[in-house]
Amino acid sequence: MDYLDQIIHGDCEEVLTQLPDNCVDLIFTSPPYADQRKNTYGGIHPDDYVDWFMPKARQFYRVLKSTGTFVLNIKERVVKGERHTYVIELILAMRREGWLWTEEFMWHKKNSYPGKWPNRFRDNWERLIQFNKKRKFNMYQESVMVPVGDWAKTRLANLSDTDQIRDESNVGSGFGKNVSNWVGRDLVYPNNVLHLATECANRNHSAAFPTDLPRWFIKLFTEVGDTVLDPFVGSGTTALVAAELGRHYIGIDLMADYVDLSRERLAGIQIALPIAAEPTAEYDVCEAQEERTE
Amino acid sequence: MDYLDQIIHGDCEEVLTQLPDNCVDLIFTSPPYADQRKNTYGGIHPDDYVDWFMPKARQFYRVLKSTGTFVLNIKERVVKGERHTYVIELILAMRREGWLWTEEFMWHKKNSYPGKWPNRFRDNWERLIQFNKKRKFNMYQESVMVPVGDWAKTRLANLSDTDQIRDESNVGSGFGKNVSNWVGRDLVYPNNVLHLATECANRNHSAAFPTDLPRWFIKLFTEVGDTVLDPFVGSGTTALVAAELGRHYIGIDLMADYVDLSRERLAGIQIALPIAAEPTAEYDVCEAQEERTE
DNA sequence: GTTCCGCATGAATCGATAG
DNA sequence: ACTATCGATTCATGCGGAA
Repeated sequence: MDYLDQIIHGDCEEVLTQLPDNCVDLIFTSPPYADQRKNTYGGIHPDDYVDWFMPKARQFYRVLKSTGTFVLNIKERVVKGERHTYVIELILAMRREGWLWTEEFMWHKKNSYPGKWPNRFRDNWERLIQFNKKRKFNMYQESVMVPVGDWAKTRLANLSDTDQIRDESNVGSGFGKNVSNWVGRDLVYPNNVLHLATECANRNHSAAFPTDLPRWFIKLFTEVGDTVLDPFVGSGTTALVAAELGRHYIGIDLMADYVDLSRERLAGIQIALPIAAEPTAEYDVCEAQEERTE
Repeated sequence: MDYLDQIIHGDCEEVLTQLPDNCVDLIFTSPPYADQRKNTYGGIHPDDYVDWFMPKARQFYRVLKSTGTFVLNIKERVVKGERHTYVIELILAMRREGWLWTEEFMWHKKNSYPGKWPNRFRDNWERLIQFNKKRKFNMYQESVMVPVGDWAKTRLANLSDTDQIRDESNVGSGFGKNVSNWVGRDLVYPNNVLHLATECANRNHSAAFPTDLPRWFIKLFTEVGDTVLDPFVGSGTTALVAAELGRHYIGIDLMADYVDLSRERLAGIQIALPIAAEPTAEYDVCEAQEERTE
């Protein structure tokens, strides 16, 4: 399989035709935003964005396993004082072609660019749109668990009588609880809001995201030995993180400069295959907790 | 003007026909979400949601001033494992009828509903979609400025009500104290992500959103003496906050029980209204300062 | 008048079972 | 096959009363 663990130079729409069906477990990508990166991708006009994207999405659909997931990092730009609709139109177009719009995660960018405009504030969030081919897909929730909040320390220290048993009495929703179930539980499941700062060290890559962003989704949707595809790999962050986590990567980019940069960054990286089963389980945990307790 | 400062019982689509054109500065509302609140509003099927909403939106458009703003708090529910598309379809429908989709704010709900599912995490955010009639609209950014710095960050993360509500009981004394210490220094504009917890403790009613949510938008998009409309006023939170801030309110609800509750809650608050007679430019700034520096 | 601490609550969702 | 109902699961917060 000579496409595995490669950074490939070319248009992903064409490159991907060389790949077999159902060979990828996760597609994680941050495509060039509309009208951005004019000097690199030629600048896709917002009105043309869906038409530009969908032929590529068809290749994504073909190479993605039925248990796989496609995570799209994107945000609509402002055009003539309005948020442009190309992102939500893209969601509708994807659904028309069979994709399931499973979820929309929110990336809260803790440090955004400063600025002031008369009619809007700084934009501190981006979308991470999750698409799937089937309702049943692989999800490894335990790999991204975070420490329980500080409330638990005092709450669970002294349990009341009602805490010892399941408390059924509820208004409406039939929601019961048994607090004693939580005793000794250190980790809880996260939610669909990610608090990450944008990476300060700029690498000439205009769509740079922090390594924790692909890391979280790679751990959530793949296992060691799986394959991660980034069809707009840019400076190679997704591929780099995948390799570090013992996943195979496929990175594609149209710009030769980015391809060179990605290959350079990946040169020293050995894919950490099965040996490092749970290499950085603590990493995200600490990161998320730090934010939460502030 | 007998519609001002009233909680009106009825369907907003009909009630609003009684109001003149261009009489409202801000519409802030959280309509019943699709298939939610079945026991009160009957439950609108997700597939019918846009058709249900748009006739009401036409009345909103008519009564809103051209400099006014419409802020819609909403979130799509999950249907058959997918996020339903009624919210994004609503945005497209609104634009087809002349609304501008100016911005989408994020409400990060710090305490979300518990639960665990094999294919998704807990939902910790909702949309606050900003619509306008014109590119030029009233926005008073200084009224929601926040301090910068470490202590400010924790304060911003906890815009919570406890201190503010308790301070409001002492309205009149200590108003605007030490404000001059803070004006002009260490202030920064906020961004489009709001971190607020839902209010969930035992009151007689279920407040759908915390008071800080309407408070922030009322201060941002209106001045003292302006008029705020909530066509799905529910337990009256929007009207209550508007009155506290010296704005006129118009609250409408279909459910008689909610109307009674809203009127009850507003009965004790009407003392705050006379202040509205003397609007000052500094009012909002001072108030914002006081809340944060306490 | 503060601070501390217990606790009910919340725009939920899935899968299985029943009609 | 397709819809309706039901049980199971879960975590952080603000409020109110006590100290």
